[in-house]
Amino acid sequence: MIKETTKTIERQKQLALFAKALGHPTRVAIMEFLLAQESCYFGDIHEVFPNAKATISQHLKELKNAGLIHCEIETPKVKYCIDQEQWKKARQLFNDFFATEIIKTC
Amino acid sequence: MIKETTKTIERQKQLALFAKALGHPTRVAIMEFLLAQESCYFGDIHEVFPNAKATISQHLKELKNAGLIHCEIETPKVKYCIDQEQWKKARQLFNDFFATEIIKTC
DNA sequence: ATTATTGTTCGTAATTTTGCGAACATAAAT
DNA sequence: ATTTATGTTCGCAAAATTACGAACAATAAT
Repeated sequence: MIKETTKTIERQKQLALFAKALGHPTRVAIMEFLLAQESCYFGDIHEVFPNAKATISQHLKELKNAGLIHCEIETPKVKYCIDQEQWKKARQLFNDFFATEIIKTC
Repeated sequence: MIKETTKTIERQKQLALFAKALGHPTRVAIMEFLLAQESCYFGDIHEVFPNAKATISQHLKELKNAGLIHCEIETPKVKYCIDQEQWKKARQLFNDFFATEIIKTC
């Protein structure tokens, strides 16, 4: 059993965590909606999707838990935003991951 | 409710499918192991991880179902490989996804 | 005080994921 | 025919995910 460095394992864990958060079509769509900056408010996000409020709220919570977004309360509304730092971190991880060129064809 | 094109929805679904497959640290590690080309055989993959054979086999199956890898039987061994075409497709999707620069800070 | 607006949280149900040991499948070697 | 080597599949249990309606929270408006 090869010994992998803690650093490698942590990186893989972080990558997997981001990936898992993006592992649902609705969450991908929410991210793209936020990136498009049409609006950041919950209500505006919600009305784009056919799901119940509770469902969208839960998806947002998971994206938030993964660190990809954060929110700000502007009572009675809630403004959701991409977390810039984590977004860049995610991009870096995925870029590095996919940077590998496959040389040998099995 | 904004009407998204079928194309957009299919792309988001595909991205989510790839992301979901990468949404587990072990599967990320398996992919990186295969990319490193140290070996492609099940046994060599298995011995890198602390998990049971059944567990590794299942993770491989999921990566295969997502299209990221495929395998070839060389009885009694099984050779696993990155699927080049799908790998490129995944890279393209993630690159495009993360290509977006965030302009406005919420 | 009551009502209206905006979202979250709770409780529930159905499904999926994760992990493993045991049993099985396949082909080669004896 | 048995045994050996290599993995897959089955069956199970625990945990997590997904989705939703209903109830709740917080503040603003009447």
